[in-house]
Amino acid sequence: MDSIDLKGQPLDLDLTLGCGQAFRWRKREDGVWYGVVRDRLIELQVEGNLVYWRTYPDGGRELIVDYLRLTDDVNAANRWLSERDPHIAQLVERFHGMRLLRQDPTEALLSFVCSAANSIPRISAAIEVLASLYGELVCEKRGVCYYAFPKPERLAALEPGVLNVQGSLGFRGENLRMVAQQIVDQSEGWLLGLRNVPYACAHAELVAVRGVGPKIADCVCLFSLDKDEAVPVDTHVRQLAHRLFLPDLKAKSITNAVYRRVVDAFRERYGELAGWAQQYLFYEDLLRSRA
DNA sequence: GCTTAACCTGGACGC
DNA sequence: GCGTCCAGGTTAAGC
Repeated sequence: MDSIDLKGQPLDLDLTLGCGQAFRWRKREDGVWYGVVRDRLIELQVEGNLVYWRTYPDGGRELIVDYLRLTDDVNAANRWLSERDPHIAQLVERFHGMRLLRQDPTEALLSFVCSAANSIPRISAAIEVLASLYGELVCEKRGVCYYAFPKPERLAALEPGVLNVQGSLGFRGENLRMVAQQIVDQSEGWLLGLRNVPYACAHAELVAVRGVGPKIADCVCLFSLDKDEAVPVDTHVRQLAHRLFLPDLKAKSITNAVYRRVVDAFRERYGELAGWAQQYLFYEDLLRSRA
C-alpha cells in the first residue's frame, strides 16, 4: 500500500467512516476499511501518522486527499471548538481523529433521500442493492464485484414504483427517483457548483428540490459541500439539543420552528464550525442510544 | 405559521 | 405470536 503523511493532523478511520456520515464503508477483519468512492474501490488503514491506501483502479491518491479533507487544519478547528465549550473539548479528546468527509454531492443527496425515517444499517443495505442493480462496475476483486453509486440519469429513467420494492426502500423509492429526475433536469455541474456559493444559497437551492427538506439539505451541505456551519437536525440532534441547550424544548417532533431553534442554538455556540460540533455531539448520542 | 397524519418496512420490545 | 413503537424526514392538509 502507498502512504500519505498526515503531518500531525488526526485521522481515526473507525470514527470518520463509521459515524454515520457515509454509508458505503466496511471494515475487514484485518482492520482495513474499504468502500467505493465515485469510480474507485478504496482501501484505507491508519498507522501512526501515516494513512496507507490502495485504489482499484489505481491512481486514486488525489481522490483520497480530497475525500478525507487531508489538507484541512483539523487541529485548529478542534482547538477553536474546545475553547468555546468544555463538553466539546472532552468529545474532541474522546473522539480524537473524527473528521468530516467531502463526499460527492450527488451521491450524498441521493443517499440521504434514502435515510428518511430509516435506520443506518438499512440505509447502507439499500444503497448496496441499488449500486449492484444500477451502478457501473468499478472492479472485481477476489470474486466480488464492486459497483459505483448509480448515476441520477439511470435512477430517473426507471419506471415509477420500481425503487419502492428494491432494497426495501418503501416510500423513499419514489422520492429517490423524483429527486434523481430533478438533478437531471438541472444544468450540468449544478450540485457541485453549490460548493462555491454561501451556505444559505446552497441550502435554499437544495430545499427547493421536491422531496428534499431542511435536514437532507443540511446533510448534503455538511458532508459534501464544505459548509461547516450546516447543522442537520434529526431525532438524535433534537434530543441532545433539548438535553444540553434547550431545556424548554418539549416538542417530540421536528417542526420547522423546532428545527430553526436547534440550528440557532448550535450556530450561536459554535459559529462557522457548528457542523463539526454537531458531528461530535451526534456521535456521542448515537453511542448512548446504542448502549 | 404551526401541527399532524400518511407514507413503507423491519427490528426491538413488552405482553 | 402479536401489537406497538421507532428509525439520521418530507409533504400537504387542516386549523
